[in-house]
Order: sequence, then C-alpha cells, then structure tokens
Amino acid sequence: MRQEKVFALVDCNNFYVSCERVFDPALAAIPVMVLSNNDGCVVARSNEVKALGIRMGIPVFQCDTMIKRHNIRVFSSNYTLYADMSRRVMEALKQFTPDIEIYSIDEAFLSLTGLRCEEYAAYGREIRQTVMKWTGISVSVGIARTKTLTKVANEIAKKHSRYGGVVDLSKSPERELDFYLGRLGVEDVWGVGHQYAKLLRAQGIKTARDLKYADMKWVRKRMTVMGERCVLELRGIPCFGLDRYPVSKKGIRSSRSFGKSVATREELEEAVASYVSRAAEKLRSQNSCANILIVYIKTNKFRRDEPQYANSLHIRLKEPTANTIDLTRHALHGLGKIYKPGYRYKKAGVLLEGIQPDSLIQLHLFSSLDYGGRERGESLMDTVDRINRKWGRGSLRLAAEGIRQRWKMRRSMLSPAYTSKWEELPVVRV
DNA sequence: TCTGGGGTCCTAGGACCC
DNA sequence: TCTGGGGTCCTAGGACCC
Repeated sequence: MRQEKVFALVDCNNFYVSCERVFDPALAAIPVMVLSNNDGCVVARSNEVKALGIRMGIPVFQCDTMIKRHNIRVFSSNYTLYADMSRRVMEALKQFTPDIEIYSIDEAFLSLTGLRCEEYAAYGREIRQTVMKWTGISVSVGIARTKTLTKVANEIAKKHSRYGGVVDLSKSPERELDFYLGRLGVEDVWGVGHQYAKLLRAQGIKTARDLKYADMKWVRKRMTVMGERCVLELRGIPCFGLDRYPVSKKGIRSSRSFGKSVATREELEEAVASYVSRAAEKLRSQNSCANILIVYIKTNKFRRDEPQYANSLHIRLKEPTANTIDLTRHALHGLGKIYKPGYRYKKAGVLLEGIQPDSLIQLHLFSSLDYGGRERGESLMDTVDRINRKWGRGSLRLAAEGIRQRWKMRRSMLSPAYTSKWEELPVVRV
C-alpha cells in the first residue's frame, strides 16, 4: 500500500527580531523591528509592532512618528548573526529527520511520511521545544498533506496562540479545511502574489477556498501551470515534493543601493568591482564558472524631480571563469560603456549567468590564457578565499574596490556580532 | 534625507534550420 | 500570380518566493 505524503513546515517566528531578542533579553515584550539593507524598509516586526499596524516592507521613514510614539527599538539587518542562528536552527531540525528541505533562512519543510498519524502533532511540539531549548528561537509548525497546505496550517498556528504553535491539518475532513481556507485571503496563499491577487479578486475569487474551487481551465490560462499546481495543492493533491539537496545556483547576483547617491565614474567602478568580488566568491564556493556577466546601474526611481537613467550590459565571455580579476576587468569595461556623467546613481549590480561546474568547462581554442596561466589564476583565487575566510571578508581585495568606499550602505543601528566575533561576544555578569 | 537583496520558474515570440 | 510549416533554441519579461 502506498502511503499518503505528509509534510511539516517549520517556520521561525519573526525571525530577525527573535535573533536580536535571544542576545538582549531587555527586548522581550517591547516593540522591535529590523530594517532591510541600507536601513531602508521594515523587514521584520515583533508581534507588538504588527499589532500597531505597521506593514511589512514599508519604508522606515513612513513610520518615523510611530517609532517615536511607541518607543520601537529599531535595528539594522545583522545578516551575519541571522545566518549563524539559522544554521543552528537547521542543525536542531536535522536531529529529527534527514528528510528535510531548508527552504529559506527561517523555514524548513520536513517529511513526516512514515510516522503514525496520531504522532504528528506530538512530533511538532517536540520540534518546537527542542529548537527553543537549543537556540532560543520560537517556531511554528504546520502539518498537512501538501506544502501549500502546510503554509496554511502554519499561518493558523501563528495567528492563534491557543493552538500552542502547532497545527495539524493532515487528517482534517474537507469541511473543516474549507472552513479555514474560507477565512484566508487569496493573497495569503503560497504562490499568489500581488498581481495574481488583483486578477483573482476582480474575478470574485477572494478567499483561499474560492481559489480551491476555481475553474481549472481559467486558472491555467491566466496563471500558468504554477497557478494550476497551486489549486491542486489546495485540494490536497501534492505537486511539490521535498528538495532534499541544495542544487547549485543558476544565477548569482550582487547588488546594493548606495548609502548616498554616487555621481562619479570612479566611485561606481569601486562599487561594481566589489560586487564582482562577492559574486565571484559565491561562484567559487559552489565550484562553478560563469560565461555571462551583466552589469547595471540606475538612478533613484523614487526621485521624480531628478533626471532618470538606467542601463545594463550583457557580456558574453569567451570562456567561463570564476576569476575575480578577469570578471572585474570585463565588468569595468562594460560599466565604461553604459556610464553617463551628469546623473546621481542610487544602485549598481552585477549578475553572473551561464553557470557551469568548473570541472566541465570548455576552453576556447585561442584561449586568452594558456592552461598554465589559468591554473595560476585559480590557485591565486583559492589563496584569496582562504585568507578571507580566516580573517574576514574583504581582508584581501583588489585595489579597484577602493579604500574609503564612501558609497557603502548605511547600517547605523547594527547589533553586535554576538556569535561570530570574539570581541563582540555577549558578556554574562554573575 | 529617507523606498532591500537574491533567488526561481514559466511563457511568448523571434531566430534559425531543414 | 505568387510568399510553407514545424521543430528547437534562446532571450526578455513577468510572475512568484523569502
């Protein structure tokens, strides 16, 4: 007999805020928020902040008054801390099962297939307790027969504390499922974003339940095969399995908005060179090469009063490489072609595509480097990576990246690197 | 003054080939 | 008086996710 699939979604509650709270107990029970890069938007909110009606993703300057009035503690993104805490949470989850898909920095899907169904909820509670004990992070667990329904279960668990953080919909009768789906807005369904929500609402499809019973032909036509899968999943028919193994990236990008706008070509060059370094580092860390490099620059689209310009250049390399020096040369050459003086630039970035394993690369017949040259380049990069891993990113870098880097992003409210820098470890007073 | 960053997948349409 | 059809590959653009 073939067993029905069952999934659990483990999702950290207000993850970035929770990370800050682990190391600063004074933050418990007071309103806390964490901002995006460049201290631009609100990307994580404690429950107190959510209760104030501050929406996810809004620019922080739009809630300045609220911040002052309610004494909200505001933090810049401390990505080093969050990544390390994420690793700890995932390690805890791996103790439960090898059948795990790390879906994002704060979420993982687990397969419960094989467990007895009366054990699911207890298992969920055990996961919750273990993660809390090991890491100090609180998680919610949603259990269901499809990934999309685990998202629904998880939302219910988060919204209603009476469920104790664990909701199991895997054995719920259809009638009960429909009740929950009827209370969930269609925009809250996994796979329905802003645009589709508008389209669906215009069709009178307002809740997750409406979508579940929508006309499949219409959905397929207007929302592609992804929409179709979404509906099937709501009906309890699994379309997405567990992706246990991380696959290597098909595209790698590095881009940043500048802390303040940049007008000179020299500064743009520094920024682009440093983004290339970061992207190439990621490329090498998955043992790949790329043969397409895209470089782009743009002005601040929100500044209606300023002249706007944006451009990008697609560069196809003769042969794939992961060498920062080669990639930087191409990127700066490309930048020279699209740069126009007289604008205040807000953002620049690079994308690497055409990614392939470095064991399989096809060298160009008239390679710019003889094989020995290529090998020397590889071992140079290897050395750079090892030094930077040991002494911190950017310890060793190309002069092209600049020294002062005045364009760097703002992070004026950063918490300490509690878990990854000796000099910033928390101190316990006895 | 101040509006993030890094990914994925799907489709339509053009180029090209036979 | 007359201008094919079908397959494949690639790319740009648009949707989504966290």
